[in-house]
Amino acid sequence: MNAAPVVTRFAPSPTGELHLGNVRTALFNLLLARRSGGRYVLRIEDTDAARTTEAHVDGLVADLRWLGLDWDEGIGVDGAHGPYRQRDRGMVYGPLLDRLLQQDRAYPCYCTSAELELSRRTQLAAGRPPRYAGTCAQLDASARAAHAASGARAALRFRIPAGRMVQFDDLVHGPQHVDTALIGDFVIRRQDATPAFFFANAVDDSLMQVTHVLRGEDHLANTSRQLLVLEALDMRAPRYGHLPLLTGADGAPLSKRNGAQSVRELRESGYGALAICNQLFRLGHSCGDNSTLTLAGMAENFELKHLQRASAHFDPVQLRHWQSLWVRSLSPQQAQAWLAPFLPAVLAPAQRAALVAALLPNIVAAGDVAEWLPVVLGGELQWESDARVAVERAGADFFRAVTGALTDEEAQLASLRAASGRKGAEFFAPLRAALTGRLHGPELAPLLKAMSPALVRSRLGVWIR
RNA sequence: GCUCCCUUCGUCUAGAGGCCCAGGACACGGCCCUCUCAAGGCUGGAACACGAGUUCGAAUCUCGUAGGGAGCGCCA
Repeated sequence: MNAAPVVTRFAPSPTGELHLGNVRTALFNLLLARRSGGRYVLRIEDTDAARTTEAHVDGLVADLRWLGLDWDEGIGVDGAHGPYRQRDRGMVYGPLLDRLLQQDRAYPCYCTSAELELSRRTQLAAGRPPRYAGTCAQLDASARAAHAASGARAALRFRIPAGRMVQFDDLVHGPQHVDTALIGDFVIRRQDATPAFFFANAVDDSLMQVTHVLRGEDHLANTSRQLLVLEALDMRAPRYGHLPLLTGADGAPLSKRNGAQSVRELRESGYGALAICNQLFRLGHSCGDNSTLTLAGMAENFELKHLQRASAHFDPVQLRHWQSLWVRSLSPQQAQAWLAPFLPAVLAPAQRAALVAALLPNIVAAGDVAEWLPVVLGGELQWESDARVAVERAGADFFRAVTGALTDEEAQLASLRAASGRKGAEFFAPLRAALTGRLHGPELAPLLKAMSPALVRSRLGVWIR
């Protein structure tokens, strides 16, 4: 598009199922790129071998694809900056790590986790920030050799320059500055030789030419570390923007405990991808348009200046609203495809179409069809007491009359009404009650079309005597 | 403990000194429509955390207080 295209990325860690907070981050990065005709990259941060599983990688990719959040470059999509899984990028990290070591911007650390833990606890108890004490910071060559000779494997720590002020302009929060005196030397390569987050994440963004990073606010306080690493390597840093966290209704970070569902769960309970995206688009980002937007529409409306700085509560009720709008926007064909997994497999096409047509106006979540299936298809009715009263009040004569108007063809509401000699609620209420066991529900005419003539006859017939 | 971030209706948000005795959306109530429910239309109640200060004027600027959150990991 222009000389400096926007490149964004989503860099999840495959240690669990994709949840809404992640999806929003992915969505915003995608939209930021799309808005300006830039590129959006998907990188998998799987350096934590213990928690990473291939199932999670597959799930992540499947969820993102289902949501329609397709990437221009990344896992499964060839690009010029791969590989896109960090576990495959060892050859990229090695030389950079060596350089930092040679330039003394990093040093080997032989401290054990027990020692580090003790140090942390001591500092905390003394009311001090728990930072690396610098035990190995000044080891000379012979001391290092001695450690190495004893078989100890070193982690590599980044040496924080003293007395510096790291400054950056956050895309969301504005100018930030951090005194390096407040930062402890941190690990950039673990003892097992795998790269650590602050290093790999920063370096990959730079290498992949990422220009804008939108990520969770939990990274704000640590951004200075990544900036320092890139500076030491003389690499270009992206611009960072920190999105407010998504919380549950209780204000605590979104989790299973406060009702957060994974994308997989949402999908399986019949939520539409676009409904989810529309809801997320308005969480931490404002949009004057209250209609359901496509991803392209969202991209047009996405503005960094419309990003909120305060955390947002995820409200399932609002998701339901977007879901409702989405459902009402479905064509009959789309509605049938959407509902298919929730309907009995053996259903004649015509009956399926009639069923969907009848129920759709009253459905929000796809699972809502479940309660109507026995009603329409001929299962046991769950009688509401009011409905029973309405049926009894109508009397056997009413049902004898309407049953007389039934044919073996599809039941015609108009002829039943004519036969009953009644109109309005006097006619509909007992009919609805006898057919469905309740007084509320989808419009009766399409409902009747969806039910088999035999079922209608038997439901009405029982009330004649 | 230290550092950083945040604070407008119940919720999501508009608002970048006068257009705001604060607008929209969801939710909730009422009315209309209607065989009921849903949808739709109209309508109602509902908020600038608190306290100082700057200013002719503050939701908007400054400081403080309170509350919430995050970070300080060989997790990401």
